[in-house]
Amino acid sequence: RYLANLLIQAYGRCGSLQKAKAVFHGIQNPNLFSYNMLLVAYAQNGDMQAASSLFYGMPCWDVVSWTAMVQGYADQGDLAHAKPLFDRARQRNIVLFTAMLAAYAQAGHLEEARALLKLMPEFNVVTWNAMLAGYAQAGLPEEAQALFSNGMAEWNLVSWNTMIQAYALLGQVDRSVLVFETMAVRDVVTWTSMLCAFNQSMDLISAKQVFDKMPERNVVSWNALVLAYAQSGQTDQASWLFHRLPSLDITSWNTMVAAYANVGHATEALESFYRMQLEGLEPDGTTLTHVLAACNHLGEPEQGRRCFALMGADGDGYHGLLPQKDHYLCMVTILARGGQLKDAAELLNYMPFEPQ
RNA sequence: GUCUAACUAUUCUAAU
Repeated sequence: RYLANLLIQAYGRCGSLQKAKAVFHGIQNPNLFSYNMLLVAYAQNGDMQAASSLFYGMPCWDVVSWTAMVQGYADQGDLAHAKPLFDRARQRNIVLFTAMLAAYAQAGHLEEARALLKLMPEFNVVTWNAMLAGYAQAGLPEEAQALFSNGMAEWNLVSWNTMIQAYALLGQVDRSVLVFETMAVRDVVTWTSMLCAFNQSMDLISAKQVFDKMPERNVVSWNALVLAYAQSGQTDQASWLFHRLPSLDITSWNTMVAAYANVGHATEALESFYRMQLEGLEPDGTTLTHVLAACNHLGEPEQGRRCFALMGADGDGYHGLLPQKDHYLCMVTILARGGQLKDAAELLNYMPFEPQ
């Protein structure tokens, strides 16, 4: 059972939910660890349907189970489910509190995050980092600065890396550089954050310099450099680099599809889209957003229809993708610009979102 | 019973 539990975790980490489930069902007497492992696997892969039905079928819950659920919903941006679950948990420890705090912070609900922080019986560096990241992503470097300098009692690499991002997001790259140079220890996230800080300010030269100096690179750093070329309009360079990446993930492909789409190279964008599937990668919602943008440039509504139809409206579509608001709106635009006004209007009516 | 949970980097995505 001990080994089986670990196997569930391993399958969960690489997204093989079917296999994780099979291992779980092969255990004669699953214990709470087994349940939690599978629950975490579902939650972290965004399958909250499965997570929820497992959760309610479990013999008992502990604080880990609650945390998994709260975090799973939070990752989907579903605070409406996360918060009530958090409220219902009897046992709350710092991890559960921090998960809820991070959920608020990531969603930009800083008031709620601050209020929760006040309720917390204890804090640690992860708690403060979660708050710090909230300020950073909301574009509030002053608040982040205040918390970083006066509000926390403990700092780690994550805190410092977050500050680089906080300044970068408001275009204060000089300050990011200052933070970077102050740091005694840096990891690959530090370096990549600095690269992206220069991307923010459209400084390709500095971005490339950072990349060349990095002591260690991973697929994220490579992707960031591809983006650097793409957003400075050097699509050919981006493509050249893309073909030399040591490893490609879905973001690499999405970045490249977007690179083509953004400069109106619709055919190349669609080609990349097909090639990524030939390579065995599953497109996600972001891929389809870029693909539809490319179709919009193409000015051929039929192509747009085909791509849009890949995402089944009833959830049974391609790779289980469901069209989101941006997909609908883009498709409406494609139809409208193609003169198919009736269908555009119909889609507007049909889509499960409020039109704006 | 040594196995499970929280924080930081890359996609910016319709019309304009």
